[in-house]
Amino acid sequence: MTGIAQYTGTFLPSGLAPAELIAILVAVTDNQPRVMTLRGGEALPSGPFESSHRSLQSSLRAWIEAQTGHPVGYLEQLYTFADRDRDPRSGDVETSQRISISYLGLVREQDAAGAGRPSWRSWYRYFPWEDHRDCIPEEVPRIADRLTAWAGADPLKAQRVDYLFGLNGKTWNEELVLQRYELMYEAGLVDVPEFGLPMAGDNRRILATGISRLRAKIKYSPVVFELMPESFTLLQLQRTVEALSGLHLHKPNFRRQIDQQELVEETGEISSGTGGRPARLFRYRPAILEARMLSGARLPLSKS
Amino acid sequence: MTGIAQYTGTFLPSGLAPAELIAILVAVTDNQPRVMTLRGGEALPSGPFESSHRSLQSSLRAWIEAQTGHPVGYLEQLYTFADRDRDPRSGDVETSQRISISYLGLVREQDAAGAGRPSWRSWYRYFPWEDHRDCIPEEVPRIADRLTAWAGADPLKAQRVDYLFGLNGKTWNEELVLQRYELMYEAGLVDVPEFGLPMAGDNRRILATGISRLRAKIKYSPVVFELMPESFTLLQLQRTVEALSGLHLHKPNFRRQIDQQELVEETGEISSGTGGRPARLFRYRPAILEARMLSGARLPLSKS
DNA sequence: CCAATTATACTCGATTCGAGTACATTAGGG
DNA sequence: CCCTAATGTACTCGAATCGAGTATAATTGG
Repeated sequence: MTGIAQYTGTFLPSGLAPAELIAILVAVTDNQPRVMTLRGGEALPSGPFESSHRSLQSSLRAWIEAQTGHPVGYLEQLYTFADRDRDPRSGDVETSQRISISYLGLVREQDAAGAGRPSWRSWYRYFPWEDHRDCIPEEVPRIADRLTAWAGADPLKAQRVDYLFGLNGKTWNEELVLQRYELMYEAGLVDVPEFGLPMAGDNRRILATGISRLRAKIKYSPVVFELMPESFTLLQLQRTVEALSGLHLHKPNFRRQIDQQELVEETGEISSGTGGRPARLFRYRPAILEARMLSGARLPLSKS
Repeated sequence: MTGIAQYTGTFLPSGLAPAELIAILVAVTDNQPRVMTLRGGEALPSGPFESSHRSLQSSLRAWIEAQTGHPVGYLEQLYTFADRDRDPRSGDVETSQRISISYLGLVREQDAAGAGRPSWRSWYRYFPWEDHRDCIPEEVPRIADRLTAWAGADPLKAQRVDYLFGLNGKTWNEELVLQRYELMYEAGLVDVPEFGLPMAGDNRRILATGISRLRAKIKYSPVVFELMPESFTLLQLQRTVEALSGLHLHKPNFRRQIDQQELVEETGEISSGTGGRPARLFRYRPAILEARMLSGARLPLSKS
């Protein structure tokens, strides 16, 4: 090692790039994890980066709240892309590199989610193989077959297919949304119509990144409560976590974990039963937020 | 919610920003976690983002390898900053927003780390309160005192101090490097000379981000091996993990966890003992990489 | 009154994990 | 040669966690 890196105090013209923000806005309604989309469900909301704000975070927060009318409870930076060939379908002659900074935002359940709100779509329409709440979706074996054929005699590829899709004794890992999508991309399966809706450019890949991150996050951080109404029953909370993780949870274990972590407290009220015994209502304990945000809030999962 | 966000197909001039890459390059030598610095240890290596490469990742990788002469085993994007007032000390008249994309890179132990390599510095020189391997550093109680005074009668602040610095029965959490630094920043303690070396601009904060991320990562991912030589003893491996986490590890438990995860295999050779019984040499099992990268590789920690 | 549905409490066993103890093997000094 | 220091290696134990199953309580609707 002879050369020592020099700090370049000035910036070359090549250091100038158009910057764009992309938001993955998530809400859960009717036990479905929904994401805000534009252009007929083919694009994630995005816009140019305005330098009038103090930081990226506040810039995006203001923009989202202006557009949706809802406050964003939780906002987290995901990833910054700058690939030249990001949007192969785009008709733009412009081929210069664009910097795209993606964010994950959580907003509370939309009140009165009527039929006239087509912009929020269940993310399982884009990734139908990811919903394992009731059963293993029919897409999984069909994708697995085509992936196995694609892997051929390559043992490493075959092992990767097994691991990512829970084949041959491997267990399904719900966090690997992005890795599964990328494997399918390599095998040329992402544009097969029966394997989920398309999106413009790499928006579907960015969405997969967001789902992966959120599924990982809810296991050690109480971000779920950013998606819940003020008061809720424990089953509602469980259904929300199930919607996000795409897994079925063991009810007694879920309750045990929730109350031994002291994340919630009773409101004293009781839900108007939709059938069956009425449930107690709980609210999130904001006092404990700081501490729990820093430590971990594990969630109990279970198979099928 | 009346307004629906519009996708802006074009980019305003405000969407143009200078882009810069910042690298946190980490190596472990002499049981010290070291970071590559420039300008007398006051800056992290950085440079303008060149659009001649295919992606950010490959752009930065090429740049690092050209500068250091060492291949980068592991490279991960950390965070993208775009705050206007990033470098308050800078004499630049230029106040326009700059986008800084930070990366964490791991390089193998430098061979023959003589005295003539001043650019690699132990990160504990910047964060002396973070090294809990032998004992709790003397800085911790002194910082704690000043933070408690700063918190005053505010119970939330006091609780935060306790939690972050392991006071009043709370246990030290080694991952919260960034949160501790930010708390000290709020309390105006980061520029106290006895509390660590300074860095230009927010470089020290970025370094804290990288340490936090790496300390979290080694718990569930086998990235440590990117810092190890080809063959190593189990104690060497343990010392490296200890250097990074700043914690003392329980030897029997460490070995148990390592071999029951089947991350390593014996080379058959035996180390030339530096004293004491000679140890068997191991190498990382690259075949298992894919699988372990995806699942988790927990590490056993211990207190005091 | 009964069935269906939901809520809530409890038990059991496997696994993990922190912590401690014991023993083995080498180098080096008296 | 023996003793000590330093390192390597193998066990054990108990607490905590966690997946899974079972049982019981309360309510609605026929």
